[in-house]
Amino acid sequence: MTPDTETAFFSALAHPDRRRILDLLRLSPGSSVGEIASHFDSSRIATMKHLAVLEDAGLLISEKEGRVRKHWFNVVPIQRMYERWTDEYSSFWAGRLGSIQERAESRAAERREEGEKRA
Amino acid sequence: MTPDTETAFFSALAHPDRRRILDLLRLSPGSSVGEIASHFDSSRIATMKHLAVLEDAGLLISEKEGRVRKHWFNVVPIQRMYERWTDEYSSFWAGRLGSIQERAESRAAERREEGEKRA
DNA sequence: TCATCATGTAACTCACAGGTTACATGTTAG
DNA sequence: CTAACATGTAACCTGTGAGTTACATGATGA
Repeated sequence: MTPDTETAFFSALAHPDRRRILDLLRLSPGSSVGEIASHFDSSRIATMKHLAVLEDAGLLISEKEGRVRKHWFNVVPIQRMYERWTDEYSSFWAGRLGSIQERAESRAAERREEGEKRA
Repeated sequence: MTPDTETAFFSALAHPDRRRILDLLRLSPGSSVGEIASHFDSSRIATMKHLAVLEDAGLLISEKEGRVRKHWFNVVPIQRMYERWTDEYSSFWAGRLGSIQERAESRAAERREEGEKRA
């Protein structure tokens, strides 16, 4: 997971139209450029650029069939990013996901943070 | 979770220096502006702008004590974003780790090579 | 007190993201 | 065969993200 990979990932998701494209592909896998572009006010070329950004970040996969290019959402980068952030920041996550044992640890962590704040 | 909130969140994490600032705050809670800025080659003002972006996105909390402003990492936005994405995309999370990933890289790689040729 | 220190603000430059229009290329239906 | 169609590329414009230098403000230690 290089810094460039992470930057591409977050930059791609930083634009609302690009997040919406992923939503559209989740609901309608295999959509064409034209179908996706029809959901936006901006031009088809703008949509194509968004698709390129998403594909560079690995967030979607495309394949050309005849004169039509079809697109699919790819969950792998999100999964990887989830694992990276939950791993490195696990000390902040403990107890925030449901289990009783972890929640006890969480309160202790919060107290520690408060203590550090006052110090 | 408004679109603006999500955009601020991902935009904030889209810069490697800002992600590094969060790492620094995780390891050294309560760091000052100067302490954080000392880890980067760019100017202190650049760091201050990064801190402002992170604070606007809710990713850090700061408090001024005397002439020093102290900073803490805030996990809440990451937690919320995790819940939003894993919930809405959960149906894609199972059994997709094999064949898709390699294909995802190819077109993006082609575009990168084209760009390098032109450069 | 006052010189130094830490932070904050202002004003500017530069690169590039994100949009546009115009045109090119390849595919398919009639 | 060719006209309509779907996508791709080129060239350009504009706003803003991200950096800089210069200066201002408020706190603190000697």
